[in-house]
Amino acid sequence: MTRTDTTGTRPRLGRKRDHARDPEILEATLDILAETGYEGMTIDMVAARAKAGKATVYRRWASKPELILDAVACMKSSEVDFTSPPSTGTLRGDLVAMVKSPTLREGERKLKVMAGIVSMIARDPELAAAARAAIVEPRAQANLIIFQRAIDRGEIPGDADVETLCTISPALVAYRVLMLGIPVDREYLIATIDKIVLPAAGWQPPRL
Amino acid sequence: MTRTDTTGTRPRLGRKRDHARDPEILEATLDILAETGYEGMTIDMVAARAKAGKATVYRRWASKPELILDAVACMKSSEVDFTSPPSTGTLRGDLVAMVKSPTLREGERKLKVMAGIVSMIARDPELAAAARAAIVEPRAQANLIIFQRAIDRGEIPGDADVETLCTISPALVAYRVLMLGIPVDREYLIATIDKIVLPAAGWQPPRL
DNA sequence: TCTATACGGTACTGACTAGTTCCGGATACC
DNA sequence: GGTATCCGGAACTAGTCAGTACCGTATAGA
Repeated sequence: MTRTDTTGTRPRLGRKRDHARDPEILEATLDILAETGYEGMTIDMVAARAKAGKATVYRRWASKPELILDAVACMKSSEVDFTSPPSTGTLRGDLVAMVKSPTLREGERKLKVMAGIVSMIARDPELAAAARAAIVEPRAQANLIIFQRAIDRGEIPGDADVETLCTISPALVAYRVLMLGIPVDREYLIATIDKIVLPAAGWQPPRL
Repeated sequence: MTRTDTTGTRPRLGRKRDHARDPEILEATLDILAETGYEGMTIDMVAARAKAGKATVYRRWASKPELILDAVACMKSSEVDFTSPPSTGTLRGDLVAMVKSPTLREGERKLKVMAGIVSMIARDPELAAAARAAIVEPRAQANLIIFQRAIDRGEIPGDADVETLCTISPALVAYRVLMLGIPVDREYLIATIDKIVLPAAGWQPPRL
């Protein structure tokens, strides 16, 4: 990524860089980012949170923007895997199965990070791309697969606007958390699925 | 508001303060806020944009946070009036009538201001309240009235989740602009009304 | 063992900014 | 006309922070 590249140079002498510190520093960066936002975050805060020296941070990333870019990009590979969303046999079952506690927690953190960098997104295309790839796209992709399966099963019309359907849930969650300041819980998400997403998709329970 | 209060003191001598400058400074503040965000904004930028001296700004507002709070709060009274939304006789007609160019432009600016202060909202309850009162609530109220009329007319079921229905459009717009970086146009909004909002509301055209 | 580099930590530099003060000129009340 | 306050503008103060340099210590290869 943007991380300072040392590979390819001559085999260096002296103590080896402890790459186990990399993810710790990146995680600390995301924590501080979520708490204080882009401008509010200082490298000293990150170093202190990661119990590292400031020089240790600058040995790996050349500047604050590069550290943040890398931290945001690394959110992409998270503990929750969105590439193979649950398959329960029904659209409603799949959507409800997406509402799990770890997914919720991770989503909330990603949203807070997003809130911290939103104002930069309009001015830094590279950061914008990283944020979308890490935060927005995984969920959208998972929803896309779920809706495509529903179309293949004949649960919803083939001409449904899947693109927009995929964004309803993430958009409502983001709006609720960032604009209204209300945390989302399982109950709200399931109510959203039943009252908004499924009706908008033109869904009928497969068996009466 | 938080503006430095000079009323109630003795009738002061000397040149009067030119209160025509107040809205100009507040507008400049909102412009800079939308362009650079909360932390990126400096009082010098605001003064330069308003063609005012920095002292002129500090004579009216005691600090940067108070200036921003006041500027955000003053967005509430905008040129577009949401208190009496259009009444066309049908739910779809009312919703479509809300999609007007001035409304769109104002909404986009408000969203950019919101993007500039989102990261502060979690840490400054007063600013959060002002932002919600100025940006979120007017639109929500207008939608609420429109949906209530639709219920009264029998266009949509009386037990519809109006609260959530009201937030669909604003949430999708915010998501599209802030997260995806795609500007909204009339076409997208009307497609959203027809494909998402009305189906979710359980709406049927009043006459076949 | 020697050397080069890593580590956590501290101190420093240069740039920037919130907020204050003062200037010369304008304006409104006495 | 005198005086107190306004105006735009510029200079100044104090504090913060990105980025650099250096400390003593730790560790890996020669």
